[in-house]
Amino acid sequence: MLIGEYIHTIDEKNRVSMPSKFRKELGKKIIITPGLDQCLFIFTMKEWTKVSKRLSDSDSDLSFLKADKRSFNRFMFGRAAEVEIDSIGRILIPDFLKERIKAVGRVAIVGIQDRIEIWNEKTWESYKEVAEKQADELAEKLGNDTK
Amino acid sequence: MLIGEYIHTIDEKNRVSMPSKFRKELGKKIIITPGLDQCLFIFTMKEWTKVSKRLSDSDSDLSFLKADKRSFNRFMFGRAAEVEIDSIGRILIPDFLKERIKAVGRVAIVGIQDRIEIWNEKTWESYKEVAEKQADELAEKLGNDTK
DNA sequence: TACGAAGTGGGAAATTGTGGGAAATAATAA
DNA sequence: TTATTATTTCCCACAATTTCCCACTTCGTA
Repeated sequence: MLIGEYIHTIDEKNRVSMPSKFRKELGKKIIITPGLDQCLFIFTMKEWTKVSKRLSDSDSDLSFLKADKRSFNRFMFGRAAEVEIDSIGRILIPDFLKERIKAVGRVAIVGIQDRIEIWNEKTWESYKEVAEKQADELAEKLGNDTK
Repeated sequence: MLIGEYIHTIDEKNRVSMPSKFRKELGKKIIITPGLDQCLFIFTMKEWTKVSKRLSDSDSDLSFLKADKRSFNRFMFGRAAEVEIDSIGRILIPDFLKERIKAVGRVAIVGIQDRIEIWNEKTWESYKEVAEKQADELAEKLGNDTK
């Protein structure tokens, strides 16, 4: 399971090294997509298959005939990237995704069960501050939601 | 799988290079057709076979009136072109398709699972802005679905 | 202290995207 | 028809980026 928070560097070549604790579970290739709240999601290939299958509702070969499917798929697939993990555990963040979260210098890499999130460090810090305050209510709410 | 977004140039000879990540999957020939929503669709030959079979299938569950179906098929088939990929990965956009999406200068090349879309860069940007508004709900759904 | 693992940086080589010229083909005019 | 011009195809060249590899540094541990 992917858990924990790490602060790493994104260098001038857009490389970020994955925390060593994550590497085994990640495998050789991962999928990176825009996520919620100014971050990026990283999925293992296995997880991605699950998620995309569930969400894209593999209707038929002609899903492009439906307007809502088109816009959904454009968002889902058009803005994702398949990325290899290099020999020493680093990934390359595509430009269009890097810009999206304004990643410069340091980024937060956060394991959340089956996925990883990448944040601009500052954004992550302020997000945490807010979340911290709401943690109790949030936990309460989540507790209720699971039943 | 064809995923991700790339911004390339369409030159004075109407040439556009396919992102190298797509080349293997595309093979040597592709089909390019007018697409829906101000873009062009590119299919692999394999995918095109599937699509065209489904479109021409008289028993298909498409809820088209006959007249609608005829005109849609004219649109899809009548204006499709088989295009070769040259030795360094470029394709030639036929004039009538180029004009259709008003491609000048820079174009967006977007991988969407089994097809590629080509957009005028500006049009793509504004399309994305709109989609962005729905992004949070979408990501929310994504997050929840990953358990 | 020595060692190995992890994170970071950078140089060299290979690849990719782009532009442009020459050859081949098509179109037009004389 | 031939001569001339335009268009398309093919090939090469360049620059920028990406990829690959090696090395340094830091940190924890034996």
